[in-house]
Amino acid sequence: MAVVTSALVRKLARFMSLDPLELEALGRLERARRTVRADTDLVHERQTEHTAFILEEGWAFAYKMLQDGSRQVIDFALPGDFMGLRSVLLRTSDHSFAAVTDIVVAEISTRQMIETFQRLPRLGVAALWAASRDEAMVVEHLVSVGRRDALERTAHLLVELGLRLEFVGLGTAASYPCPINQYYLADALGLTAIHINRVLRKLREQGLVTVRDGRVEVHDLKGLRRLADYHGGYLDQEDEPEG
Amino acid sequence: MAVVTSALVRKLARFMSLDPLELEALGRLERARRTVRADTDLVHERQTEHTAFILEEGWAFAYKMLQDGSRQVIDFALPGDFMGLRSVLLRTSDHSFAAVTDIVVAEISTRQMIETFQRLPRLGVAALWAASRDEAMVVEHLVSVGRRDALERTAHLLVELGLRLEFVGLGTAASYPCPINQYYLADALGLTAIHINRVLRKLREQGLVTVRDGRVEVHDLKGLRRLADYHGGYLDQEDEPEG
DNA sequence: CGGCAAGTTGAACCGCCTCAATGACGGTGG
DNA sequence: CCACCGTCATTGAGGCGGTTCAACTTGCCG
Repeated sequence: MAVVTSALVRKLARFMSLDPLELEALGRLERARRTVRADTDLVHERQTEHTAFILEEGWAFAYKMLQDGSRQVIDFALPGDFMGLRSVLLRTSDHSFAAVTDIVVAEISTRQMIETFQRLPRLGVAALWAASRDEAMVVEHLVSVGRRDALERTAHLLVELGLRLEFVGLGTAASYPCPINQYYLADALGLTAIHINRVLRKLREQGLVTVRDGRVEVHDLKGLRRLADYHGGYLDQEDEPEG
Repeated sequence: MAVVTSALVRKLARFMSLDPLELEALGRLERARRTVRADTDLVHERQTEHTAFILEEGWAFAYKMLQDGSRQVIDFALPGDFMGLRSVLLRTSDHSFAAVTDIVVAEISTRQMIETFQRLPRLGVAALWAASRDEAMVVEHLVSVGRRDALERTAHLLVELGLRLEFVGLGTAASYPCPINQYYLADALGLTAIHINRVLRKLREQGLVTVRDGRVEVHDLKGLRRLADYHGGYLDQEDEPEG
C-alpha cells in the first residue's frame, strides 16, 4: 500500500506521533470521499442531520447569511481540517458550509466517529485538539473584527492562512496559493469588497504583501506580522522567531 | 444532605437527564470552591498551566487585550458555565478570564476532568455539548460584530443574555439582573462606551428595552428579537413561540 | 465578438469615533 | 455635614474610516 499521507495526518502528526493502528483508522475515516463543486453548499444552516467532514482537497468556508442578504464568513477550511465537528452535538447546525473551489471531502457519520474515538482515545484527543485550535481561530477572528482596523485585520488573516498552509505542507508563510477573492475577504473581515481592494493596494504599496491571481506573496513577513499584531500561539505550533 | 442544585446541574438537566451517580460526580467537580474579587484575573493570556473552572456565582468574562490597550470581550460567563475548557488542550491559553462581579468558581484540574468523563461518558458528552454551545455563541458574536450595526448587535446581546439566564433560572428573557456596564458592552460589541450610551438611549426611546441600575428590562421582546434578527437555535433549547 | 465575474478607481455620504464637558451617585475623610 | 473623590452615565461637536453608488477595466470563456 502506497504511503500517501493526507493533510489531516500531516496536521495531527505535528501534534502527536501516530502509530500504525491510528494511521489505519484515520485512513478509514478518510475513505468515503466525495467531490463538491465550487460555490455549492455542503451543509445548510438549520439542517438537522449531522455529519462531519474532513476536507481533503481544496478550500471551503463556514458562513452565515443575514436577513438583509449580507454574509459573514466564520472561517476558512483548508485541507486537513474538520468541518462541522462543532455542530455534531447541537441539535441544529448554526451555520452553513460551502466550497470555495472544487473540493474533495470525506464524510464521516457521528456513529463512525464515536466508534473510532472510543476504540482509539488518542485520536479523540487529537480531534479535540484540532477543534479547540479551530475555536481559537474563531476567537482571534472575533478580536480582529471587533478591535482591529481594516489594514490590521486583513494582514492578520493573510499571516494566519500562510502559517496554516505551511502547517499542512501546502505553501509557506511567505508564499502560498489562495483562491479567496476580494468578496470572500470582505465577508470574512466585516468589510466591503471595495474597501478590501483599497486595503490590498495599501499593503502592496507598503511593500508588505501582494495578493494576485490566486496567490499571496508576502514580501515582508516581519512587517506584516508587526502590523497585524500577530501572535500565533493559538495555532499551537512552533512559533517563528520574532513572534 | 440538602438538595442544592447548582446552575451547572440545572443547565445540563435541560440537555439530558442526570442519574444519581452523575449528580454526585458533578457535585464533586464543583466542590473545590474559591472566591475571586470583581475585576481580577482568573487566568491570564499565555499562561501555560491549564485548569478549567465552573462558574458558580456571579458574572465573569473572557477577553483579549491588544497592543494599543483596547480590549475585546470574547464572551460573558454566567453561573453554570465552564470557563477555560476550550484551552485545556492548547499549549497556551489564548485569552484571559476575569471576574465582572465578585464570583465563586469551582476549579477543576485536567486530570480530574478526564477521570470523571472517562468514568461517566455521558457527562463527557454533556460537557462537549456545553462547549459547542459556547462556541456557537462565539460564532454568533462574530456575526454580530462583523455584519450587524450597533443597534442590532446590542439588541442581540441583550436577548441572548436573557435567554441564557432564564435557562439557569436566574431571570427571565424579559427581565434580568445584569452587572455589565457600558464599558463592558462596548468592548464586547466592538464599539465605544459613548456610542453604546447613545444606542441604549435609542433602544429605550423605541420602547424596546431599558438597561439601568444593573438590570435589563425588556419591554418588547418580540420587537427586540426582530431588530436583532435573533434565532436562538444555537442555544439548543426549545425556542420561544414566534422565533 | 459579446458577456460575465472580478478587480479598480472616484466622489459623496454616514455610522461610529474622538475629544471635551458635565451630571449623578456613593464612599471617604476632615 | 460637607468637600472631595472616583466611577459610570450622558451629551455635544467635529472628524475619520469605511460604505454606497457609479463607472470603467481586465481577463476569461463561449
